[in-house]
Amino acid sequence: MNLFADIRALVLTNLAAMVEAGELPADLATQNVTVEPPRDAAHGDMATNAAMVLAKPAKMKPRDIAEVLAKRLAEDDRITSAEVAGPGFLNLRLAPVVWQGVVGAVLEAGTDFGRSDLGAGKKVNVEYVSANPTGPLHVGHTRGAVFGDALASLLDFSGHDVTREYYINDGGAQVDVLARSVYLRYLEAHGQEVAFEDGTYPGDYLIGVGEQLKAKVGDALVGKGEQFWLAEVREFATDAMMDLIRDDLSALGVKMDVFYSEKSLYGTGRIEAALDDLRSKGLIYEGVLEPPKGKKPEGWEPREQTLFKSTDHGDDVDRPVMKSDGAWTYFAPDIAYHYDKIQRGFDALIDVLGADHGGYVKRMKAAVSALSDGKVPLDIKLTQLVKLFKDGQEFKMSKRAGTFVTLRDVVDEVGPGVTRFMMLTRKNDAMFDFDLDAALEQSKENPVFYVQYAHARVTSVLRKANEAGVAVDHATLAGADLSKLDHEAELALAAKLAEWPRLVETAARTNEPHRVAFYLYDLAGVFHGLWNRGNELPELRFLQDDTATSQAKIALARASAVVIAAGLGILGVEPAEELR
RNA sequence: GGACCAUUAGCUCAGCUGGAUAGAGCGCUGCCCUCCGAAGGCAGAGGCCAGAGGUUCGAAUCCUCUAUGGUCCGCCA
Repeated sequence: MNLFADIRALVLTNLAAMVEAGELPADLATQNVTVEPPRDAAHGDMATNAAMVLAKPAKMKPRDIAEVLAKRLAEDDRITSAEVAGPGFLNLRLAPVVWQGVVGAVLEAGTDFGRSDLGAGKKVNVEYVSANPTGPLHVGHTRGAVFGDALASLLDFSGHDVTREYYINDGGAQVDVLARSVYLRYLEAHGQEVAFEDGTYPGDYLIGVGEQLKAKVGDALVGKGEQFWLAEVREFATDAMMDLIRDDLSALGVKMDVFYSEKSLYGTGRIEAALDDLRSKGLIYEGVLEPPKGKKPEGWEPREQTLFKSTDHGDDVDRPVMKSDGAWTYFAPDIAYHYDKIQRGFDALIDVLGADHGGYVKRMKAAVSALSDGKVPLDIKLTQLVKLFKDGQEFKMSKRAGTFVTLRDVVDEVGPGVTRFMMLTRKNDAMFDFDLDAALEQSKENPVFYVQYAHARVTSVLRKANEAGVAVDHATLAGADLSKLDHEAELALAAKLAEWPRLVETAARTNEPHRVAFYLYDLAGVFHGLWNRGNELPELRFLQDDTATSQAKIALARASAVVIAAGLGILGVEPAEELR
């Protein structure tokens, strides 16, 4: 149920009736007609721009159209008043029974309230995290993980068939570096003195891996040349790193459907197949790139390479897929990987990447556009940097990794729920200063607490009602006489709940899960507002002398908790039953 | 030199893809807690939506240019 969609349908029906009655010309385009909550509540419950949108094509004055439409709409039981305002807005006030009905609908649907079929079962692949398997996840990955996971849940909630996927970059030079680093730790485990030079990973997290390797192979690899051990150690080390990463993800509550290995693209003809596809479209050629202007890279010299003609699909320059020495660039397996996603039948692809991959967006979109003949849209969401603050200072050091703050550091500080919620209190493409102390504070300043507190208050009301002998089981509340909810403050809370389905659709359409977090904060604010007014107006308290009245009010509270739980569910946060 | 992102109240940020008098939290000012639902509440001040053009009934939102900040730009992934 989506109240705004219902009322919009009502508006469209009446517009059609006006055409029928000769009050409007036929064949008017109505797709721009909207029904939305007005910014200023004084304007009413809902507003439609229908008259203004149609005025020009109908060659009529907006206010004239609005007058007629108002008269017709007012005949519907759900509408108590329809007033023309401003340049031609039509402000609608809805009957209390409509808002009361929202409460009933929430209780009936439970946390499925707001689920929509917007996605129509479309298969969407959301790729996120995809950190190199060379160490533990750090803060930047954490933001990507939270964002991607919440986005996936949001799309699922809005009717998409979602696959959560992690691309393991286990095919490039960085895993050789990893293997060499682990080998050094392995020698160390055998009591040798080793030096970590530039180009190796010195982090402590590899010590254990070196010891495990020793436990597995003994001294079989000691003193051998790289050609004897590189492949074996590489596999051992990347497996160990992926275990580490999986543990990190699960500490955050992220669960992937698919882990896709880059390595599996090599030697299997899949890269070649993807490039053949592009070649057959005339998009692969041998050529020489111009040097970047302004700044001349040192030692730049013109070189012939195999290039993808990405400029045909909106990129600024063509991109190399093969280096001059005949090896693939990193771009080639990425093309093959996305080719594979397309062949797996996804209707839409989403990549969640760190902002440092910004330069990569156009070429990847170009590749997907070319490979799918423009049929599969690829949306790339970039997550900006996160700066952590603790005790008023930037929080930089990690006990584990030595050089960067890990996901574990953050989760250990504030817990997975707070981490997830806080990471979504900012748009993905805005930088984020994350204050760890503020995230644990119990005040209105802290959005996580504020939302959780609202949920906990409802739990507390239910408990108190039980103690007072008022039945508040699900069936009783669902059958409560909601017409007793007649105060403006109560109806306002119900109206806020009515926005939830609409918000889900907007957030899903824009791939912006942060909107859910902001909505929850808003909703909690309205709930707390009602609660607080109970201080001065005893009739607004949830527990009343009259059982039926209590049950109606508690139904409203319960409905609020249900929507909060649904929203937190999308964000991957457990709702709190009580706060201590 | 170019690409992408950002720029909204003193500070940190939203702004529902073009709607009415631009919102929230913090901070600031004033009022309110013997007790009954104050881990607070109510009210107020505070804005050239970075700047300049354009598009139209209507722009913080779309287009162009400029400024500032960030990220990136073959032989790393």
